[in-house]
Amino acid sequence: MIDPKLLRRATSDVAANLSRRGFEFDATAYLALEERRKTLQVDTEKLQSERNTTSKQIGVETAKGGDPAPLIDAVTKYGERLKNCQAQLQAVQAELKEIELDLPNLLDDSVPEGNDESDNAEIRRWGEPAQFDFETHDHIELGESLGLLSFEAASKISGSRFAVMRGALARLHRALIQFMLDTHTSAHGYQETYVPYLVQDHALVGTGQLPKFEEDLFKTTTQTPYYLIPTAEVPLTNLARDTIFDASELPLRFVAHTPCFRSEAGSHGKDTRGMIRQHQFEKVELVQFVVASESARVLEELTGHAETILQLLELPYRVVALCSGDVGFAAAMSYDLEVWLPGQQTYREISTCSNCTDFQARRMKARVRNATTGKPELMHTLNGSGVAAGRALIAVIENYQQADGRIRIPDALQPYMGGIAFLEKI
RNA sequence: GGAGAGAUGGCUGAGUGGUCGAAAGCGCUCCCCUGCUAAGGGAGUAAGGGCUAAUACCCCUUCGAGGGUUCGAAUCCCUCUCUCUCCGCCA
Repeated sequence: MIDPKLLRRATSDVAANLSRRGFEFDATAYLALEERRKTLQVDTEKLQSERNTTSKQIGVETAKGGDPAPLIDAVTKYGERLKNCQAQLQAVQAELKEIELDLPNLLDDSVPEGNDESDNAEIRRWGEPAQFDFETHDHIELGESLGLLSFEAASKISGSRFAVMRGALARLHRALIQFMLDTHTSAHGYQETYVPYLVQDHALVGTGQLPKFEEDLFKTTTQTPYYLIPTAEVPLTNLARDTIFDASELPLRFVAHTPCFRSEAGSHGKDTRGMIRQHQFEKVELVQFVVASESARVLEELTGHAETILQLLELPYRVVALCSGDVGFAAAMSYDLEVWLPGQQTYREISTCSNCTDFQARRMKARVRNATTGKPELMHTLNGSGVAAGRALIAVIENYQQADGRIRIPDALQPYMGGIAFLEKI
């Protein structure tokens, strides 16, 4: 959520910022509503104040043994007016809240202008795409021909956008996750965390998936509905909900491996083949809670933590700054890590690292006590995939393929593979 | 699933209709005293919101959440949630 005070005071600036995303904010309508809110709130609070003082007088009068009847009459009279005012105020406030919850975060000034993916700005590259002296294949051909990967098997059970992995490939997938968790906990100072995969709506409102993006989520039909998490960012970031941290406790770093569930509504026809876009995938997620002044620096740091994984796996990648039209709802700025996929001869997203500034913190009341003033302030939250396990697996398969169709195990993963050096046909 | 107990400020814990946002203690901050330390004395110490140039006054809201009764609710009534104890079941 954007600071409502800022929204009132600098409405046109906010509208200008949001328009960079292609988001149209009706400032006039908002301000009209806001004007009504102000009048109603001032009136309501004035009436409440009068009621309170008169009620107190009634108490005093009664205690003295006097006759409180005239005072009771007086207070009863504006009881009706108060009720009326309160009801109107509540309605207007609800309307404002609804608007505010639908507004994306303000973009950082450094975010490059652009409409979509194609306008993202490349920041740096690491590694050289390998030159193969044989005809390369994509992960689907490689995995299926080894008998280790089957979309057909999955479709019998669950339909499209699911995969079944077997044997050493399933193990390699698990190895990737173990390796990532181990790296982030031991080298980067994150605390390993186990979190619920089913969450209630308020958690998703906190991180920004709701109310706007409900169609992207899977929801249970139980009496209290649960949503399947689309990313561990949701449970991890909500750890800060309704909390005031001591300044000395920050920064806090959490890492979790979870499955992620996405309905992929609206992406029909996109990446329909293979494991790139599934309803269910595994991801290792990084989340940090920091004081406001630190978040810009920490975004660089966190991005570096995700990069380390790709470097240790020796997978070529590039870092791009998302353009104004491509930055996610809750983020002020984001970097994407794009890994080289020989099968597609292109770089594909494998991680997004975002600085959400105080946007999520405001929604979930996540605060830090300022060490010098002693006052609670909103913290800044950051998150990034470190990295998506399914896509990392694709990258390993395609980048480590051999002329004979086998897959070499990256050095970094060998300790997790029980002495196997290659994925072979079964 | 059954039976019971509870939910109050950073913590412990009083408070069953009228200046209660809330006693007391602990903790914390500041000051005083004591040549250090210990002990002692005093003051302060919730969050959110509104108004505002203001992080100054003032005002509103909040005692698990949501409704209700009342001129007035931490206190009475209803619903829900969560926690704890015992029993049952169970990976």
